[in-house]
Amino acid sequence: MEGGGGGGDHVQSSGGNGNGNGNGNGNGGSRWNPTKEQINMLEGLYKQGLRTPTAEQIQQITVRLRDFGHIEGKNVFYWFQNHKARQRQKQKQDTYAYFNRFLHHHPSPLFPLPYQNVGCSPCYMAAPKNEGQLYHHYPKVLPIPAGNYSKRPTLIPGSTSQSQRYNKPMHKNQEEHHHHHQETLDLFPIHPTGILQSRSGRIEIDSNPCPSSSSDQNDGLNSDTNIQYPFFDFFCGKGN
Amino acid sequence: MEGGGGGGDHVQSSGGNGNGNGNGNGNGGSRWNPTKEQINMLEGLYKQGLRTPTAEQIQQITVRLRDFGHIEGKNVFYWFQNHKARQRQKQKQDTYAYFNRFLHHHPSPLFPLPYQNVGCSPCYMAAPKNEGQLYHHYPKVLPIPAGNYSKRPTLIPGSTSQSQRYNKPMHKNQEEHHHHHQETLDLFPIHPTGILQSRSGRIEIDSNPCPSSSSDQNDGLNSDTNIQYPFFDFFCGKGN
DNA sequence: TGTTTATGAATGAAAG
DNA sequence: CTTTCATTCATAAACA
Repeated sequence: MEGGGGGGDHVQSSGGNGNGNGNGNGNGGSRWNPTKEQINMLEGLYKQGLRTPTAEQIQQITVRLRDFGHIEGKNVFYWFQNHKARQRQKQKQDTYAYFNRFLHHHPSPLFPLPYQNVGCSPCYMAAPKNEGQLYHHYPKVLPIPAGNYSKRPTLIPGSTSQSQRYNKPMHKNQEEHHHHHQETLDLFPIHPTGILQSRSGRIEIDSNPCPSSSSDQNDGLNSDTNIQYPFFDFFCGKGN
Repeated sequence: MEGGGGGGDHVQSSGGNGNGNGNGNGNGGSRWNPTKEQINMLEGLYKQGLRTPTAEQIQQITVRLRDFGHIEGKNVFYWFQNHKARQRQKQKQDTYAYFNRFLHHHPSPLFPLPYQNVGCSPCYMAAPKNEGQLYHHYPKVLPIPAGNYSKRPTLIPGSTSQSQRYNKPMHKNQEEHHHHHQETLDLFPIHPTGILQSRSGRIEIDSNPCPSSSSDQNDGLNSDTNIQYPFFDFFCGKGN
C-alpha cells in the first residue's frame, strides 16, 4: 500500500478458469497469484470477522480455496496478515485525516465523534469508519515508555545459575562495554586445535561428536540441548 | 531468507564494512539490516546447533559480527529467536499439510502429488550442504502418524493460533485421534444457526463453551473481533 | 511499453 | 517460547 493508494482493482479474469494463476503448474516460482474466487472467499471470511486464522483454519481454508487454483497455507496466512495490516493502515490514515479536519476547524457537533476520550489518552481512536462491521479496530494503547527491553528479568526456567540467558535485548550500552576482550575465546576460540571445554554460559563444549538429542522441538527447552562446540570451526573458517 | 521479501536483496556488500545498515549512527531509526556475512555467520552458528545463545554468547557473537556491519546484541538475540521460531513454524505447516493430504486424498488433477513442501524457504532451508556440520536437526518428517498430531494449533509459516485452548482440548479422553469427518467442519460448519455462540474465540468445533478469555490482544481490534461462526454462511453462499 | 499501484512475501522487533 | 505487529522488498497487475 505504500504506493499511496489508487483505485486499482485487480480484476484478474480467472473467470471460469480453474486457475488464473500463472504458476498454476510449472510452479514458476513466482509468487502466488490469487484468483478472483479466492480473493472473494478470503474477503468474505475477513468480513465475517476472521482476522488471524489458526493453523488449522488456514489449512481448511487452503483446502477449500484450492478448488479455485493453486494455493498454499502460507498464502492464506500472508493474505490475512497483509490484509489486516493494510486495512489498519488505511484506517489509520483515515483517522488521521479525520482528526486533522477536526482540529483545524471545529465543525458542528453533529458529526459522529467516536467517543469521549478524544484527546485524553495518548492513543487515538479509530475513526468510525467501519464498513458495517461489528467491530472497530484500534484499541491500541500507545507506545510504551520505550525504555529498555528487559522487561522480563526472569531467567529461563531451568537455566542453571551459571548459564545466564540473554533475557531480553539490552540497551545498546552495556553490550559494548568491554572492548575486544579475549572472552570471545569461549565462542570463538582461535586455536584451531582444541575445543574449549569450558562451558561459558550456555555454550557447551561437548566432546561428544554426535549428541543424540537433536529434536528440533526441544531446542529452546531449558536443557542444554544446544551443543555448540563447533563454533570455533565456523568462525575460524575451517569447516573441519 | 532476506532474498524473498522483506529482507530483499539489498545487496549490501558489507565488504567495505562500516555497516551496510542505514542506521549507521544518527541514532538509526531503522531496524537492523543484516549484511550477508552476518547472516551467513548466524546461519552457520544455527546449523551448528546453536539455538538459544546465552547472554555471553550473544555478546561474543555480536562482537564478531560487528566487523561486518553495525549490530547489537539484541539483534543477535532476536535473530535466533525468530529463526528458531520460524523454522519451527515451517515444520509445523508442513506437518499440517502432510496430514491434511493424508487425511483426505486431495483429488487435484492439476497438482501432482509431491507438491507438498511450500517452496518458501529461500535461504534457511538451503541445500543440505552440511559439510562442516556435525549434526543437523531437521525432523521435517513427522513422527507419530498415529494420530495425535494436533497437539496444539500452532501456526503455519505464520499462521496464528490465538486461543489455542479451544482447538482441541478434549483429547484427554479420547487419547488417540478421532474421526475427522472433514477437517473443514470446524471452519465451515454446516449448521444453519451457527451464529449463536457469540464469540467462540476462534473457530470452535464442538460445542465447547469457550470461556470469554479475551486473551488475545488482537491485532488491533479490541474485542475478540474474530467471530467466525458465520463462515458457513459465506461458503455456503447463503449468509451474505 | 514504461510507470504506478496493489499486494505477496519476508523478517526484524516486540508483546504476551 | 509463542504470537502478533510493523516495515520493507519484490513483483504481478493495472494503467497511461
